[in-house]
Amino acid sequence: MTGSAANENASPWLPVEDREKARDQKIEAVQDMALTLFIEQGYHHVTMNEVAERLNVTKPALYNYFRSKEDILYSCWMSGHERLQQRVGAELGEGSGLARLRRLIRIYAETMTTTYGKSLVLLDDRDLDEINRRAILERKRNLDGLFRKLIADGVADGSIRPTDPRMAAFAIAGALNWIGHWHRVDGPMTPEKIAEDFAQRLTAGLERDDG
Amino acid sequence: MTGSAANENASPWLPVEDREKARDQKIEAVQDMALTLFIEQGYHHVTMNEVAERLNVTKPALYNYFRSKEDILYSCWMSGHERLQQRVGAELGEGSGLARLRRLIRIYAETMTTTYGKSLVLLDDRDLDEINRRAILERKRNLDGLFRKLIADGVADGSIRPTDPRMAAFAIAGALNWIGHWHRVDGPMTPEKIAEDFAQRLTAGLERDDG
DNA sequence: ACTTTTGATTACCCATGGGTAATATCCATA
DNA sequence: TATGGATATTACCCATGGGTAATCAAAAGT
Repeated sequence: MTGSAANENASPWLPVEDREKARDQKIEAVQDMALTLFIEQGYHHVTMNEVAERLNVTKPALYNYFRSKEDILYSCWMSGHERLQQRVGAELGEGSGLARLRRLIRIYAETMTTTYGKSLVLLDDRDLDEINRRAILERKRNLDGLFRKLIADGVADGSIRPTDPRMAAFAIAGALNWIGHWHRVDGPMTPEKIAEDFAQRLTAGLERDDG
Repeated sequence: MTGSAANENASPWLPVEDREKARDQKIEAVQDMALTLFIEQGYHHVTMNEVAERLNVTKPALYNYFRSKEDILYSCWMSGHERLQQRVGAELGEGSGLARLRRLIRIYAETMTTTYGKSLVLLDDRDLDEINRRAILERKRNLDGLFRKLIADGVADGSIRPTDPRMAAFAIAGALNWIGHWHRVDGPMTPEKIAEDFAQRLTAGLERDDG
């Protein structure tokens, strides 16, 4: 362990990178702890003092890593979005509109069972200033656009029966986002089970009757 | 700035001469105005001063009608729930599980397009003290239970294909609750259109293939 | 008319909590 | 062992905003 740089040329001059790495780890620790508390109690009920305490430091120490509480909130949301985008980019793949939509639903549902996934739904962009808020709203729009596009593609390629992509996207995204509200880690179903169930359930009414 | 100064919340205090309104109307006016602002800006960004100002009164006047800000929040949620329950009790009617489920979806969807309906989703019960919070959580559980029961009834009477009532209820309630997030009064669809669309859409995958 | 009640106003209190200043500590480098 | 950069601590500031006390004005009862 800690063998990050257990290198052959035992040079005692490794610390510069290690320090940066340590700093990044601390940034992440602050973010993780803050997010966990935000999800549990709601942003406005979490104090910077509490975040610090839970990390065994004092409040001003946090300001070495984030400029403000709001800055943490923004980072949390963005990290959640990045993780989702990462998987979408890697796993959406090719195929019919319906096939890709099902894959998106699986990815989205699984993500919603993680703390960072929940941040996409449970954090309120109205707690951010205009600049950051706009950045998030744009990403939300893009996400909505992806749902609509896959549905429209499916209608076009015949894998999905004719339907209003806007309403279909609202219905699907709503069901998925709601996972962030009801999911508990000690619940009866694994994230994969939930994802599989929803991928079928949310597209069951969209398939063409004729095969 | 959150736009539309056009607010249908009329203030009983506007004309200083005819301050002859009933107490109940004033209570309702306070509640309506507070709720409108809560929905627009989020509970924590609304000050008692702002609520009062918008009603052409000063802050302490509000405390003639509500004991606290939290008390207003609680009343808002409860009023929303009462209106929903009212319609459910009156309009759910008889019939197969599927038929009753569709009626519930229509009622719920329409309600979600009103300010009081939105309060059920957009207000956070964690902003309440334990007593009030528990009262709300119980009502939320009952509502969830109603969805599950209608689905289970439908499976039992054969109008709905075998499915997990818990997951089906989560998916449907999620899609419905999400309306509160995306619906805008100046949107392209009337509440009735939305309700009809969702009643079909959210049950399209639940019908029996045969039949 | 006179007193009581209701409801509004002005002026204020004060707990909370985000954020900062000054300072101390640690540690690799020279 | 001295220097300097990074990071932590103690002690503090202060804007915000929910809520109250004292007071006043207009209905309403008698």
